[in-house]
Amino acid sequence: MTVRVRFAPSPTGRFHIGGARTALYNVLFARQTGGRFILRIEDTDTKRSTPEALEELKEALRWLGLHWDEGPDVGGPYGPYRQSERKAIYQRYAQQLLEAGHAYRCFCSPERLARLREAQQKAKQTPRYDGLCRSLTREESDRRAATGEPFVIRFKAPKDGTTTVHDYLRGDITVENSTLDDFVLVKSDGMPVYHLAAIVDDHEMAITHVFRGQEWLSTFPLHALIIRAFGWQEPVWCHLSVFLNPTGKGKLSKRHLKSEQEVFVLGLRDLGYLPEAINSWIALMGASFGAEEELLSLDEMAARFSLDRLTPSAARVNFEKLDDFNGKWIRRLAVDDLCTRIKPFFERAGLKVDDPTLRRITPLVRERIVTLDDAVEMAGFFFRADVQPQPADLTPKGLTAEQSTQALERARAALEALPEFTHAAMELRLRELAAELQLKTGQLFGLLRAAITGQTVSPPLFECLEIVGRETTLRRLDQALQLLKSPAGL
RNA sequence: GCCCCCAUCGUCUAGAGGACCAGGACGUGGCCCUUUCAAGGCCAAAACCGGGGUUCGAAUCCCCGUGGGGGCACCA
Repeated sequence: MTVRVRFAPSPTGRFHIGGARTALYNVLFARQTGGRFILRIEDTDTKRSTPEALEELKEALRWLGLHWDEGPDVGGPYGPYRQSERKAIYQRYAQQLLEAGHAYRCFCSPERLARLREAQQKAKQTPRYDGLCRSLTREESDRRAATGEPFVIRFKAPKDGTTTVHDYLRGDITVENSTLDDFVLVKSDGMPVYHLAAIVDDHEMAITHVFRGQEWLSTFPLHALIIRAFGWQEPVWCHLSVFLNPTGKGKLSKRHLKSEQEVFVLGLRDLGYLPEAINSWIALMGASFGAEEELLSLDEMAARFSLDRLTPSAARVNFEKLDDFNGKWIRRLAVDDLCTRIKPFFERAGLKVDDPTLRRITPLVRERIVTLDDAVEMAGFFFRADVQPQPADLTPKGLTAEQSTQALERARAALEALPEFTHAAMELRLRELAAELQLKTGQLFGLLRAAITGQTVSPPLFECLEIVGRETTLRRLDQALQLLKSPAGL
């Protein structure tokens, strides 16, 4: 039997890393087993589902390289893959449950239900449907439905005994049936609720393994009961642990983060993170791959993925590790590849990028950036006409303004006179100059760095100068000297 | 409040009764390298939640406690 797995998100908000990890594990398992990965859109909540969310979801999945074999846009033999287009299918199955006595119509108004819930909470009881309509006769139920009275369809959960379900990661889980509720299966607008839709679709789409979040653990027995009521075979269930906030307090939410973009896949992309880094990072929170190396490609992870290496406990997200992974992935990138990835960040910052220069600076920044975005701060000066050094950086500690001026003037002359404007030649000459001026190399070079890059931190100075070119270098030195002469005026 | 799940360094994890005075990674500290910042190399500190069992032997199995998490909608 070929493996068929599915990722079934609800397009109700921005796509976050928790969802990405669930999708990733599905993909890895499918790839490893030669199975199929299905994307199914759970948009039965017409109030909350939005087209924008769906687009973001698909874009994020594609960006991560998590391509689906069946689903929206690509189709497949079990479509449609959007639940909103499958209403008739669910109604047919709901009818089947109704006729078999596994479900019943409930005519209780939302108001009555709200009052009921309130009273139960006040009495410190678990809010649950009290079963009023459960005892309605078939005739009365049919009659009231025929008059057009609105109703929902509820599952008739067993009252006595226990129900045992099996989760691959946790083993058997047994609950007292007395704690079960008569869940709504079909809403009064005829739309199914997750509990019905997901179970029907997993069956209809021949899903063999379900990887889903542990938030479904509490309704897991109900899902198994529905499957059993139909007499279907159960898939293998893996309830994945949740992501917790870095503080460990509660489920991951944007509120506890430096930037709320950090929870969203596309947010991370815009922050300058690589899909490779995100994949290898989220994969490791909730599973292990038994490899010496932690930075694994999708293919490597697929080869090593195992249900037995999934962890059932919740994981706090660790953004420091993401940074580490991202830096390491960046350093693995070929120069050309990195160029194309960095370029948009320069452009987004309003800089005009010329490709030959970009090609030359990329190896320099590659060693020292954590996110792609860092390249702008590190190397933006290459693409600006002029720079604005801080006056304080031109008169560093231990040097008077006169000394700084003298040093820059001598350096300028030396650079102008250099036969070859190469970094090797510059370094040789300027080291001599530092000795002549009785300055530490750090002092002289720091001064030049400030004057020419406008920064105190930059890629190696002489490589920078070589790329900036003699003309611009001399001009910026002149501007720095100007600044030294009249710091107040500027 | 009720139900369910989970529990190894600060964090993610390895560990499936003896191979563990518990291994790796991130982070932290130190050293080296060094024109800045990084990168890189080396080193260090750092954990089996508590209590009972079972067993010759438990991080590993069982029970209780504690802690953490998830859920309790005509949302998914």
